[in-house]
Amino acid sequence: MIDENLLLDFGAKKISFSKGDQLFREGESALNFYQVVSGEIKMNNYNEDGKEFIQGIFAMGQSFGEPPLLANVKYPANAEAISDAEVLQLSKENFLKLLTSNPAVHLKITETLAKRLFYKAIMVSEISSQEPEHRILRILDYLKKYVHKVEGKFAYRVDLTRQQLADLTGLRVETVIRATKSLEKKGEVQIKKRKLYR
Amino acid sequence: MIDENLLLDFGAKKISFSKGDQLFREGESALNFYQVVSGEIKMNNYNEDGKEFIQGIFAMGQSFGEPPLLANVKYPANAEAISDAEVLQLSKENFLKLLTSNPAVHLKITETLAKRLFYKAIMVSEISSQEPEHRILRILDYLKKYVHKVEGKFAYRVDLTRQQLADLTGLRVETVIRATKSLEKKGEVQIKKRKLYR
DNA sequence: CTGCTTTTATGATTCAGGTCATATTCTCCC
DNA sequence: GGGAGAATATGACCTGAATCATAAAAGCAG
Repeated sequence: MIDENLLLDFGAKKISFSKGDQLFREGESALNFYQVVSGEIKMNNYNEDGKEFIQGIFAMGQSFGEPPLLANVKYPANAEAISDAEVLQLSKENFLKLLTSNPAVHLKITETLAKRLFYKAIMVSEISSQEPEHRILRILDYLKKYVHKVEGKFAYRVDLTRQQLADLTGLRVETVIRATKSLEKKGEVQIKKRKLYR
Repeated sequence: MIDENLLLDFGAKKISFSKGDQLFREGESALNFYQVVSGEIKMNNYNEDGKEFIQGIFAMGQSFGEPPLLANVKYPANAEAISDAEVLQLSKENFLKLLTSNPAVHLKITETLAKRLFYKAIMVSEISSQEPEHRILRILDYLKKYVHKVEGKFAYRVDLTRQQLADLTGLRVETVIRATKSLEKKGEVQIKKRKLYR
């Protein structure tokens, strides 16, 4: 995350979105850098028959949508507010200025990209070749370890609906429901009041 | 790609590998930066029952294995020489020195990561939610447009075996064979002397 | 509290892609 | 040029996740 004041110094604007609002769409040109101030933003794709795939969910302090900015390509996915949310928006031009004038920030961004690439590498291999239960565990473990940084058995309370879990793993809700139940039987996860714990 | 002489100035060593050699393995700590001089290197994973997934194939001038270096995580995949190959190897320490002392190179690396993230974003959504033919076309189009930068119908000669295509898309050989034939019927690809053209 | 929406749950059925077996064609190297 | 291994090809069958339908529980607004 980049310091809020630094972003503001470089001309960032704070913008509010309501749940369900779209910030940008797949195929559009990348014009801005975004960092979440409050709420949650998801990046997603819809395939021909409307099935959603969630590329990632971003919360306070996390930035998103930088890759197309840096790679000069169109957005590979949409961005949508999952809850009411505020984000800092910084124009591409000013973002690049910020990067060049501030090597530490640049390095931080590079690191963020590297981490995200690490996650994607895991997920793409996982999704391509593993059975549902495995996929679900992997994403839970990833979220637990790298996003929420929780330690200890069943210490991570999963705040995702079964549907979101399905959209993150490329499965269907019913499959996720059945798989999580099976995982509970195997002692891999706990389900309390319908909430998943890992 | 980073200028070879610059890499050598920073202490890079040129190393040769024979077809089949492994440069590093999944789970190992990332100690070096690599850039291909000649030949081809693939990064891959094997799942429990030995099925391979190819994360990417890297040829002359392309670097690989940077993300774990920058994100301070273990390698998410193995690296293996597909053909006899030479690579430049630069220690993590010197690589980071190079980055900080040379902003232009740093920016280039960031851009590379961003591009790769773009590819992964496409592939992960694709693999998760599309049928075989669609997946294959996507990867072919990606390779055509972004890797080999070819234009024109059937101008891109696919130099991958059906097996490699399968490993890149998470499908099975037989499925790829059947799907490519079907794609040929539909006029989406050409097959001449068993070679695919897109 | 009540009605409405969202989320979770579960059974029945279908079917695409995996699996298995076997064949053919290429490639390439001695 | 001939033989071995790799790559491509094809048919038959099977299986597990998607699909479809329907219900029940939880959350929530008024």
